[in-house]
Amino acid sequence: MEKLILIDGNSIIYRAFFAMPPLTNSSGLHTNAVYGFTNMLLRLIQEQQPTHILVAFDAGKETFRHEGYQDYKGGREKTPSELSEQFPLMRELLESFGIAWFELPGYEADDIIGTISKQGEESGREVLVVTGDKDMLQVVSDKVTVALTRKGISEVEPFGPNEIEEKYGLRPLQIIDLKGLMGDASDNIPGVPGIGEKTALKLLHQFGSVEEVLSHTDELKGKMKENLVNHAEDARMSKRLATIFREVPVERSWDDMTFNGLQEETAVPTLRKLEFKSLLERLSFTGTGEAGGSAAPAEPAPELDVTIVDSAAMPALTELLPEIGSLYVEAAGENPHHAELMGMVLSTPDRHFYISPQFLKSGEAESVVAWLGNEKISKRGYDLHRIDLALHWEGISFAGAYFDIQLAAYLLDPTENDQTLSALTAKYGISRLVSDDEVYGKGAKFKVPDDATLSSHLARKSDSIMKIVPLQQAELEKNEMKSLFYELEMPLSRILADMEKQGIAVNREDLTELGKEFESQISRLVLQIYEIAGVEFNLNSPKQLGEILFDKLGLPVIKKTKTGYSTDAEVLEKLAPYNEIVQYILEYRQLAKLQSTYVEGLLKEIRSETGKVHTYFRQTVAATGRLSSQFPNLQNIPIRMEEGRKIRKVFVPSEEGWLILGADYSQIELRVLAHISGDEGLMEAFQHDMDIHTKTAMDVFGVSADQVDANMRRSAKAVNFGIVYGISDYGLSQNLNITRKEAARFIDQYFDAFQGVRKYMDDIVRDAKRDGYVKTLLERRRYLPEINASNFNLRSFAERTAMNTPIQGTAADIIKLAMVLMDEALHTHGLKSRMLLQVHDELVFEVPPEELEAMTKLVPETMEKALQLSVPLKAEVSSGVNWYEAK
DNA sequence: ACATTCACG
DNA sequence: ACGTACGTGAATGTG
Repeated sequence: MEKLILIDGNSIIYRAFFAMPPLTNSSGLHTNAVYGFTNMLLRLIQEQQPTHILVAFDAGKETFRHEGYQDYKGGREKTPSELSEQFPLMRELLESFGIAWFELPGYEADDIIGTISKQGEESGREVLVVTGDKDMLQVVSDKVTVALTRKGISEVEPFGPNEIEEKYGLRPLQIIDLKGLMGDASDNIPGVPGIGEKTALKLLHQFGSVEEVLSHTDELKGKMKENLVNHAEDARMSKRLATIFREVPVERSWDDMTFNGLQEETAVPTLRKLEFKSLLERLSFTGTGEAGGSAAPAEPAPELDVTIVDSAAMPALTELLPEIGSLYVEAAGENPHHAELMGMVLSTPDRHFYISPQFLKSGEAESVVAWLGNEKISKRGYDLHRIDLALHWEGISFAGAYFDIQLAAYLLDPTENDQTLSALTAKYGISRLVSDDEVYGKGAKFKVPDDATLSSHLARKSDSIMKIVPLQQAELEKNEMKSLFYELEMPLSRILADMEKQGIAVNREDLTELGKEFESQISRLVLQIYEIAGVEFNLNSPKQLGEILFDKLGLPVIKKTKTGYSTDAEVLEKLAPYNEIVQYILEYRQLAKLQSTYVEGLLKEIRSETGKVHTYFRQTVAATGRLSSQFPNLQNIPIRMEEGRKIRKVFVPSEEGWLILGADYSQIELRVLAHISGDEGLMEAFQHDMDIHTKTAMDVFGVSADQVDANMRRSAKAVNFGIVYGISDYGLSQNLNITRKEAARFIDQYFDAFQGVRKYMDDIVRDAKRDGYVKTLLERRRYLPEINASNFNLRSFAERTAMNTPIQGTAADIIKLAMVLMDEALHTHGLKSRMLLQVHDELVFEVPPEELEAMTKLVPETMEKALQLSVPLKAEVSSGVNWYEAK
């Protein structure tokens, strides 16, 4: 028996919105109405087992009803933006569920439903209409049932002809007459004054219809009679307005509405994106494609064929090595340079081979070791960069990285912070993994499970990788990111691993010596501070420091934090004139930072075997496409202040007589901006290699080059920074310590001078609002779900991000390209020089003296030709015996 | 686990 | 009126 469910989308989503508490996902997107709707939808599907479903929506503001009555639905509150932003989500979710939806300009959802329910009825099918609107009761018949929401939307009450008779004593069509008499405030249908539900029902029981009532007014008396006579036309019009139009030209065939059960592959990622975790759990897809609403646990995924490799199994594995489709290597620990190898699985589509670390290193697995190190063999895996490093320190080389699903996931959505394999299996609707915590235990309880448990867990992971690869390939293709992935990011991951393995030498003695100097200055400052304060306290505690400064010494409070007084450098600078203690605290802070982070922190990271620090460049964290650096972070070594800059002296070449060479892009972000905005003035400035801040000052202040003083240049520089960051008057005013008005004037003048930039900023924000994401020149994407938020802060933040990301991200693209080219150039020229570090717009090398001349030419040349822009790229190079001298 | 502060581009 | 400049990681204190 076929059964159709027709849902009034607008009615339900409105009710859901007001019935549910506010609910947002982690990125601030409102989801409460969609959640309520989905909840109800799943319940309906489960209880009703429909064969067909259609959700109807209102389209546009004007309907045919307005032609006769302009005030129809007048006086309604505007739909809150927290709700309107959920309509696109709702449609996306329906599509991912495999549920049809329909809207038609000029008609309301009511009319669409009226039409389709009539068609269903005429062809002898059973129809259930779900809505919150009582008007709909007029379509009830033997075949058509209307379910009205009750108490919000958590329950529905079905109405057939009998239920309507019971509740109102009316036939379904008389519901229209009821509305004609009593009206409907929410739709601005007037009805007849003084007649409410009770009176209307009494009249209809007596006369049967609006027309009959009106022609028997002589049998009535008093105020009611007067109103009916005076408002007869209102009654007739109200009846017309309340009549559902059942002849809408719906171009939807019965088959279009077929519902074949939830489409797991598409539904799961959408639910995931909306962060409907409870619904995902409730569904716990069993692979049957049905919404099994019960809390039944997911069926265990089918057992995999796992072989625990020993000497006896080696021949079989060696035989199958050419058919390996994926590998997974488990290495415990945050720092991949110190990760403990736990096990490895190599998989073909139907067999999985678990290799223990002991066996891998035993010498019996030499074919596997050779396979791992063979760069001609393509490997598909998860976080291959990390695997490369972990294996490296076990003396095993890894090459041939072809497809890293973590890296692909990063390109597909760089802001997703859950990049675990579990999250990816969930996103792609692949059978769920047992959680690592369950297998290994958490924190202190961490232990290695038995071989059987471990091997099947890792096999499941490797198997998931094999299934995810083709799905991501399709997505990369769709997003035009294949070249970004295969030609830039994948090659770069190998280059980064090489740089990290190489490491950079640190002179431990000099660093220790520097630490002693800092130490003596620190202890001197601490004594002075305690003396002035009159007590000893923990200087490192902002809370205690705040009590001393503001409570004890009574200094003025400049700024507060969530938890109390702010004592950051900006505040302290302002307090300095009040009390000399403040200056000492500033100096203490500076030195303490250098000591703890850069002296002690760096010393801890020196590997005793190599005398080097081996950072780990993370390629999948920064939302803009930049790299980040960890263990230690070598991208934030001090340079701005001389005391800190000295730290750079301890970074030295690893071989006698070699040199450190650094090359950095000059104004890369503003050059990128000149290119993507096409601003004439900016482009010309770079074509003539002008001092960009001076040029900006000239244009903003309308003066000639020799009239630009230091202060004007400083302001112009701040404006340029602001432009790159996605300017706001407030931000600029903070930076320049001027009023918001003055800052706004600067910005205005800037945009008048650089109108191409103004247009870029307007366009990029508009595009972001339309597309939901922004792109870099190399098609790197960043989604901005908050770009249409009604919350000013969230929206503004997203708008600034829309302006900044293409700039910062394209600059990141460019230096990554340069790294790939540089790596290639070093090989083809047979140079011994080594690339060691990347610091966003700078590359650091160590070079043997005989290559210094060649490298001084090659490096900037390579960086400058990395990408052809409409303005030249410029890289500046310098070298010295340590990083400090390479300035 | 979270907040504050500060180092870099 | 709204109240933040964009992107990171490390050290430290506190709940």
